[in-house]
Amino acid sequence: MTLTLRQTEILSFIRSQAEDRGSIPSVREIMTRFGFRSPATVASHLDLMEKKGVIRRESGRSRNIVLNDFRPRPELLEIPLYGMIPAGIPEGQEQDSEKTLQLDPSMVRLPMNTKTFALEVRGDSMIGAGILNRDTVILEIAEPRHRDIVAALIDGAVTLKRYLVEAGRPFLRAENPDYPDLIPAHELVIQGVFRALIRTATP
Amino acid sequence: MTLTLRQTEILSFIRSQAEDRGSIPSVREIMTRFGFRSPATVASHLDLMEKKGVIRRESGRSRNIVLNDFRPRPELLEIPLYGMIPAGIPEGQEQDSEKTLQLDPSMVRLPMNTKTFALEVRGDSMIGAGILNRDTVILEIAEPRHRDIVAALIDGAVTLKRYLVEAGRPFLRAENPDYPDLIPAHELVIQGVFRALIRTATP
DNA sequence: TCCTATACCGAACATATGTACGGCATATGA
DNA sequence: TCATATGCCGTACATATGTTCGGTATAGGA
Repeated sequence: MTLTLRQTEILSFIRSQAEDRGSIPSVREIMTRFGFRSPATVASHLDLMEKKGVIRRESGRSRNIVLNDFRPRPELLEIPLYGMIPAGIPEGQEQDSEKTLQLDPSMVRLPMNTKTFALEVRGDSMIGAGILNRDTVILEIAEPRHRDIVAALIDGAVTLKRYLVEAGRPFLRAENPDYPDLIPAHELVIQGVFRALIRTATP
Repeated sequence: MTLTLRQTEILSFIRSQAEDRGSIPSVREIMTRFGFRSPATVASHLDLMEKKGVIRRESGRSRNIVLNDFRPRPELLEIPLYGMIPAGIPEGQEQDSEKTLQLDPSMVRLPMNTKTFALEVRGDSMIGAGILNRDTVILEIAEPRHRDIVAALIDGAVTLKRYLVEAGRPFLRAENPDYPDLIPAHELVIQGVFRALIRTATP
């Protein structure tokens, strides 16, 4: 039950129209696309494709071809990607940041409704936690808990640190012995809590 | 030029049909969906929505509504995700692996046509390169170059190591001082070359 | 009060569309 | 040689569909 060449061509035409225009072509549109001079030619192909189970047709409608393997557009998380912003992360503004990451929420195990943003890491203060220079980290705007990795605003710059609580007092610690190990935190501004990381090999 | 409540409802109905069924509803389908008893009701709404610029209509076709802000479905890389397979990675088989990662190729900076697969990392032999236990690595089936990180088949198990060439001889090295530092490589089977990494915080 | 916009109805019409029928040509396997 | 499948054409027809032309009703602003 494999498709012939023509049937494959027609199927991919239908699929492309559906996917990047959101509309199913009519029989005659398929006809002119392939240079046929009769709608019956298309109809016979569609008959066979329906027999082979790749499409279905709902009678009584126009443009009634249904792709059996049509996968609904995946819900993509759109995560704004900021560089390294000393001024802090804009909270709820509609400011369209330069880039956005689009990724499958199931991959980073984040629910759709969480408020997230992404930063590109500068520096090596967290190499002990496996976070390297130029990594992209995805942060959720949330309340940090003990031992979470957080993006914190310190002296007007955002840095990644581990958030620790001892004796009821929160403080930050780098994960790199070369760095000033502790950072006192009077005015501790937590921008976000580390949730995921993406690294690409630089060729 | 903001939409009224009804217009917003109609727009989102059209959008949902287009996105997760791949077909634009007809005027009369919109009519019955909202309980109207005349197609003219829908037509007048569509007229206003067209004036406000959210839709367009291509005359001379059925189901001719075009969403002006329709974004074509992003091309997603589908990367098969294997666990830790001692037997090695099946090459070109159509074996549908249990899970697949779906992600934006621009994010991992991979072209669409590259042969890739993903592995979940076990062990800590590469913590020196910032690759931790339970990370997901994306590997390309390609020829390794000096200092690439590769997935190699050693003694029937797949491990990540750095690929080094000295004096024309390739060998592998872990990035963890606790591990046997060098691994001789007579029969060196390289499964893939490290291209990207995804980590999710485990709560 | 008048004017305008929104929201709906009913009927009618031209055309876009799916489908059926009959026919022709070519390739392939029995 | 016959049967079968694929690929295509022309015509015709019922109906699905977009659109237009009158209407009615309600709410808000000038």
